[in-house]
Amino acid sequence: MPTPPATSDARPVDDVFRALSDPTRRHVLERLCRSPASVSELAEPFEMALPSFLQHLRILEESGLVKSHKTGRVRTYELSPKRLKLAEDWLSRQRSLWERRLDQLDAYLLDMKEKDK
Amino acid sequence: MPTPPATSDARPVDDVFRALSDPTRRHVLERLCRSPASVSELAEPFEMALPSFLQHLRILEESGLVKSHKTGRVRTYELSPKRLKLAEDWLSRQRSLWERRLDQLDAYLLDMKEKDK
DNA sequence: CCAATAGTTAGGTATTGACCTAACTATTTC
DNA sequence: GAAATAGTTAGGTCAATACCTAACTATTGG
Repeated sequence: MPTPPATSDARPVDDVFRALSDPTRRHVLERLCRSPASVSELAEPFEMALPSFLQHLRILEESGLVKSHKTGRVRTYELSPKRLKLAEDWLSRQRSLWERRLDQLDAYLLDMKEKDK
Repeated sequence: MPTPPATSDARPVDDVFRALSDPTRRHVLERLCRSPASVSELAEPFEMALPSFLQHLRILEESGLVKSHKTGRVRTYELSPKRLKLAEDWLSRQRSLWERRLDQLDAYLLDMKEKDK
């Protein structure tokens, strides 16, 4: 019986990558690098209707990439660092494995060439 | 007129993050770090029906993260490095910005505390 | 040459994603 | 306290995803 590859806890990683897969959401994150901001400040550059935009904010918050708190009638969003690290770690781990793999390939191809002589 | 934030060429980045947002696809990538592999080798650990699995391979290939070639009746997949770099670059750029931002925040909070005395 | 193997295509279903409009609630501000 | 402001909720559309089964097309090994 083939073990369905022990998906450890893929859910958070899934969520982060999904959150990052949309340009609107990436723009929001880029904006939040400058400073925290309210919903309407964040929404202002986009042509989208507010409720649609809110959905994006919700996805970002559920992914753990940002957090928000409301004071009075204003809700303020800011970056939350822990989760980005998850994605970054996965990626950089992969990258180094990939590079090793590709180096092996290079070596192999070189070896082949060598033997052709 | 609010400029809809110059989405430069977000499409490839979108595609890479979307490709990465599924655990099955990430597992395939992890597997391909070891060596290139055929469709059925890749599919073997998953309980999924083949056609469903093929769909994942298609998405991976469209994202540019892998490439494939067919010899005889066997199609072999292998990693393709350029595109992963896209995602990694975006992430690490963000991370350093986030960290700078969070440092500023720290400084600000410290400053506040200072003034409280 | 025919049976097994490797992958592909066609087509169907159920869920989720990305958007919208309309109508609402909670907080200021005058 | 009435009007403006900031955000929220409800509900609807359309396309894309993630799965499935069934039937098909190479290729290859005996």
